[in-house]
Amino acid sequence: MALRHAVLAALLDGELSGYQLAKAFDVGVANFWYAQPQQLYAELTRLEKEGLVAGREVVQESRPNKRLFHVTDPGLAELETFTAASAKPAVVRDDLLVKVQAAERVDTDALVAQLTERAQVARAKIDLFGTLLRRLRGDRTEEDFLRHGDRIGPYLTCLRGVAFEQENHDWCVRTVAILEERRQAHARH
Amino acid sequence: MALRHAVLAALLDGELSGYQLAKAFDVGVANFWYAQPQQLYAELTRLEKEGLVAGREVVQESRPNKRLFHVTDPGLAELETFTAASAKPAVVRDDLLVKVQAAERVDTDALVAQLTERAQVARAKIDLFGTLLRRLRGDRTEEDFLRHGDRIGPYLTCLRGVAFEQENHDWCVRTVAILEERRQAHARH
DNA sequence: ATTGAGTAGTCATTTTTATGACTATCATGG
DNA sequence: CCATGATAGTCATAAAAATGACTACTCAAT
Repeated sequence: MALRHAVLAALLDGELSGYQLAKAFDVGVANFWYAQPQQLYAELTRLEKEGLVAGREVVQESRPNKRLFHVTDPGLAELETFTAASAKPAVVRDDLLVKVQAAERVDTDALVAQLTERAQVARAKIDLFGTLLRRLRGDRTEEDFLRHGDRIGPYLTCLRGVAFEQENHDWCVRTVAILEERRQAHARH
Repeated sequence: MALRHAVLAALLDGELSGYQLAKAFDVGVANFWYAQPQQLYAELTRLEKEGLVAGREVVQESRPNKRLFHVTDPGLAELETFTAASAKPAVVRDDLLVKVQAAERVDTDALVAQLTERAQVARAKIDLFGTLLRRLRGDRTEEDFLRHGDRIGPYLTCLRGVAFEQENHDWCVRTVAILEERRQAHARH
């Protein structure tokens, strides 16, 4: 039951509708939590029922009405309790790594293709997070922002996102190089 | 349904009992997949029923008998199919990052404590993986092993584990430093 | 005039994962 | 002699997450 805390944390930076929240989970939040829109809508409903978030209807011209949610005081208290509890180690689950574990017992072409694709995705994410970081810190330097800015949480998680994707990218590229080299060495026999 | 593939990939390096598999999922495999022993036993049962793995009873003196499992040809084919299918992006889910996202709206002490603990865990894992890597490559250099070794899959995933934990560690340490500095700056007012 | 994309959201069901509670045996330390 | 921890598992159930199939409205392009 930690999706709820991810939602609460995401809502700290301003009111969001379920739809906007889903967008957020597609970009920045995806750094540390992944969820489908349906899950988010369901979770928002539960959170509202428990009084941890509150929503207000916003009537819109020219597009469907929406409900904007914000975290309530009990919601903040819940986040506080959650933070105080010890974090269970992060679960890592990556199909691609499973495939690499089986490297050379399975088709190398498919593996190389997927590693290449993953490297590209990582690169795209690095760019995306870079843009996000610039937007978050405005015209300040990173150092200045981290010292005196007021909402550094999202910036910090985004920094980790960049580092993670950079590492991911480099590893994919290196792994492809190794597999290709071995393939060529093998072909010479 | 990818736990099954993680199990198959883990069994490529030799016969394992459910118990040994659980141990493997606690160390090396934990790099890219996490599962409870109970899940593994259940999955092995299913895999055996479908003929993707086969087990043989090993009668032991002085301790309970065990069943050693190995991947069958249909199992290898299944892994092949799995590898050919495009990998869905890895799901990331980390409680600690959720907490950092909420940084400064929640108790900083608790956050710093958990980041510090996480950094220590990361350091321990780096050491563990280092040992594992040395064991895998034997007396060869890394370069030599990656070029000519025969089972490089586990080595490659382990390399990523090291890089990941290193990045994790560094980020935790930096984040702690930033939070501490801000706290001191705040205290001076 | 219709199709496709974007906004905004709901419902029901299945699949996967996680948890708690168990059964055994053997070896070791105190 | 008893407790603890390692080995080697099983069963049932609860919780979480993923999936598929929907409803509506608007705008822009074909």
